[in-house]
Amino acid sequence: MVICGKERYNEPMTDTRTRILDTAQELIQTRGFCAMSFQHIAEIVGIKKPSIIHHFASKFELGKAVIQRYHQYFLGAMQGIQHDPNKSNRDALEFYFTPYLDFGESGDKVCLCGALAGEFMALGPEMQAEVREFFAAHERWLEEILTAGKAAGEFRFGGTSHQLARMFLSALQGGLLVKRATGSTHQLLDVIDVIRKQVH
Amino acid sequence: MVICGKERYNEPMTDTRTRILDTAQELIQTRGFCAMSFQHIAEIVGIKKPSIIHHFASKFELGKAVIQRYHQYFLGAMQGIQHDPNKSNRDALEFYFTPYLDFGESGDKVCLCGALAGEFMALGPEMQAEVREFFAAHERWLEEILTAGKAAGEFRFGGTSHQLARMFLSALQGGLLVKRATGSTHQLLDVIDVIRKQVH
DNA sequence: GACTACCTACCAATCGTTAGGTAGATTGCA
DNA sequence: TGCAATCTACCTAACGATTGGTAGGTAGTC
Repeated sequence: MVICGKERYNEPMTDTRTRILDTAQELIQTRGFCAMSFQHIAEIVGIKKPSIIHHFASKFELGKAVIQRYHQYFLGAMQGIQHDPNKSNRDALEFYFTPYLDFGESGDKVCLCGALAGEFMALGPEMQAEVREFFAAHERWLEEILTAGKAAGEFRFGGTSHQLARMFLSALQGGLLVKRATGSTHQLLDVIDVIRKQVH
Repeated sequence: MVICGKERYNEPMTDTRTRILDTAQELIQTRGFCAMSFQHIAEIVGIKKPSIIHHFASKFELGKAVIQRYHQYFLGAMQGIQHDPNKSNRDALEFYFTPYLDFGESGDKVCLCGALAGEFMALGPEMQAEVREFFAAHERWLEEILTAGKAAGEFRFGGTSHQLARMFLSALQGGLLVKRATGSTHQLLDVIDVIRKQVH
């Protein structure tokens, strides 16, 4: 299952709106929101710059739409495995690592909202609210998995699920950022390794 | 001891070059490098925009100088406490938390290099090298503290110092970013709490 | 005839940067 | 010591490029 957009990127039949969203997301994840321009998107998608406005009223609106879609894909997939009776909480935690690993392997991407958090004050109130909501929902999901896993005897850890969820989320977000900056592939793998040990 | 610049910000006698560096650093930490403009810096410092070029040949040069100063302040302070015979490795680790806590308390700052990591691909090769070097030196310091602390019986933990150093660095960088995005003060405090528990 | 999905041709604003000038302090030398 | 030359730290004015965004037109589809 593909989690975070861009799956049909090279198919010319994909509708323009989706290709704009895909390209914008990729540019934000690699270069950041402020460094992403309509001109750059238009060149990649193969349309003219003002045509983007036909699909998204403003750059902030486009940014909002990118986050909303990302939120829906990401959390949708996580909730899917959470409520799958054939999957354990440990399965869910392992599945949770995969998008981070995908970003890390795909070269130079970080989590969309991790990139946006770095330029948070320049985003405008609506995009800020979307980023905030993503992290909150994200953290809630992780906490539920940890709580359920502990109750089921799958996980063993001290402290609260809430604290540990915050730690894991922070560590993975930071791990991706540091990994890209240092170019060290193991940065993220080491973080995940420590997380695994921390719940058993 | 002040670690990260800006200490004499409101004194009019501070030389212009330092005030430009202070303002640029603050703007990068709050809004990001791409969203920071010469115009904005000039207005805050109280000079005209082209005068900045007299002190820094380009925006990338200014960015490089900001990172270099930050690196020197940060790592200098950390190495100071590392080699202080009156301070334990646990003291050093606690001291290491203070700049993160300061950023978190000062409202909406994140670590300079954490912000820059989010827009890494838009920074140009020289700034990228500075960010990379900062994280590498940073991680090395943490690893040394953990190794020395374990050898001295101050810390107890499984796995390698290297892995744990990577985890702590990532978690604190990510913690600051998520904290700003969610507005939750406890985000960073919880991360630090888990780190404390993890070495004892 | 209305709607969708584009286009061309602009717009004002802002970007980093350059050119060239000036006031004042510092320096080199007779 | 006196004076010219140089240097420092700014300034005003403007540069070309790029930014997000607007206006208005067109070809094709429902």
